[in-house]
Amino acid sequence: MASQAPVRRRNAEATRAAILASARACFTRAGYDGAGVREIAAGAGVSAMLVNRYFGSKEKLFAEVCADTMAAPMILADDNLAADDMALHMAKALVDITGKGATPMDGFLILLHSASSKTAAKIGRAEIEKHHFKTLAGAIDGELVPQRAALMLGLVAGFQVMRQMIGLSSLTKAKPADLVKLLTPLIRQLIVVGELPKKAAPGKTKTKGKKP
Amino acid sequence: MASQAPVRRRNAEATRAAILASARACFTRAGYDGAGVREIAAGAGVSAMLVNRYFGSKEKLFAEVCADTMAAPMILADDNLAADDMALHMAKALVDITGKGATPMDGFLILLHSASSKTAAKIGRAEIEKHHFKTLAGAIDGELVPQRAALMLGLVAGFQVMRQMIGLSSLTKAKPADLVKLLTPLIRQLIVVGELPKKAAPGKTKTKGKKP
DNA sequence: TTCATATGTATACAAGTGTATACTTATTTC
DNA sequence: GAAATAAGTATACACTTGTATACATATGAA
Repeated sequence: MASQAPVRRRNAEATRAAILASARACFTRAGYDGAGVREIAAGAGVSAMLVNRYFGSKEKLFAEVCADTMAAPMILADDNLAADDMALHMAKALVDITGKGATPMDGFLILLHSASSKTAAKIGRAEIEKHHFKTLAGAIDGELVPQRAALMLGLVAGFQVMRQMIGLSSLTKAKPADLVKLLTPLIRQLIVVGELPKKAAPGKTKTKGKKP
Repeated sequence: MASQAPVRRRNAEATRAAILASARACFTRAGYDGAGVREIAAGAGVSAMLVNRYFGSKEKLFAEVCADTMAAPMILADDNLAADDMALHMAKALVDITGKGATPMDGFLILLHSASSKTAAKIGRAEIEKHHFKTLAGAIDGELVPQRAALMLGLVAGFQVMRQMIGLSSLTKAKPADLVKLLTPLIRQLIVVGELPKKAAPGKTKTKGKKP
């Protein structure tokens, strides 16, 4: 049955996809500079030159991986939801995704790992401003929307950097619930912005208070 | 006068400092992997091998640069200050330092640019947990102090990533005052933590509200 | 002066990088 | 079946990387 489509050992579409997948994994782990073309090729079970035959160059390959990853459904985009629920939802998703067992396949990590390379940063910026940014900015309203959206991206990025890249133990070993508890009001703050605490009642919010 | 200390063309201390300075600049700009030993040496006006003679290896050089930079007076450490003032102070400093004309000499940037390298990340984590982290954690109190300190570092890191590395236009072109306005309550939130908004009055904090 | 030591350089090497050129082999079309 | 083309590989090149070895020169003490 179905002898018409045997095994087909040479399949352009499949190998292209395999290269893309391998590239994504490699870039996520090591960044643009850190991942070698040969390594990517090996991961896809092909020769190194095939990568360039399919994608032209390493740079173009990275651009495509970037575009693909960024286009994926963003964790954060969840419009028409109460601000508190939205914040909680986002915090949970973020903590979950950056967790230990979780697939480190988040597109953001690629960007962060590659941000030190000039070419990669340029590509990343273009993609981020095209995809994530718009969906995120569309989910909030009020004043300074672009800045708030950018800050939210920064918040996510910084959390990922410290938890997944640097690996600060306070974040890797923390109880997820605690992280969610701390992250939620931060995200909420960026969503609602509304009434910025003008000054807060004085004498009520001091720190240690060991002024000499 | 002072003919006792002529020009002294061979000065170990001076060249050591020059190498360190050049290394710091190079690492800040290109990260651990991106900066080459020859480039660092050229920046200090010496031969490449001298770098290794002074510091043993590139890795050890990076460790020393890291330690030096992290030990510098942290922007954030400013104890016994009202929480609001402290938050405002930190926000201003952060926006200022990551601004355009500002010297991009912040130690944090080195870490961020190098975080994709495994060895560099390890060194960076050690340093960050030794210096910054303690001063920062010492400035706040309450529950979950380590986690809150780490989140604060993440907030700073994320902001730097988006503004200086990726270069999101919403952040590079924004009015500094606006950024300060948005950052301050975020930082404050991590300082005081106090009364986490349990749920906030429902129906009052909705976003667009275009539920079908 | 003379020699030991501190300071610095030149050369070279083995490994790794991205990619261009030339070649092989499978699949399809006539 | 034979020719054309799609799919994939092998080799090589020019370059960069970190660093080991061997050499050169300045400084300071005897």
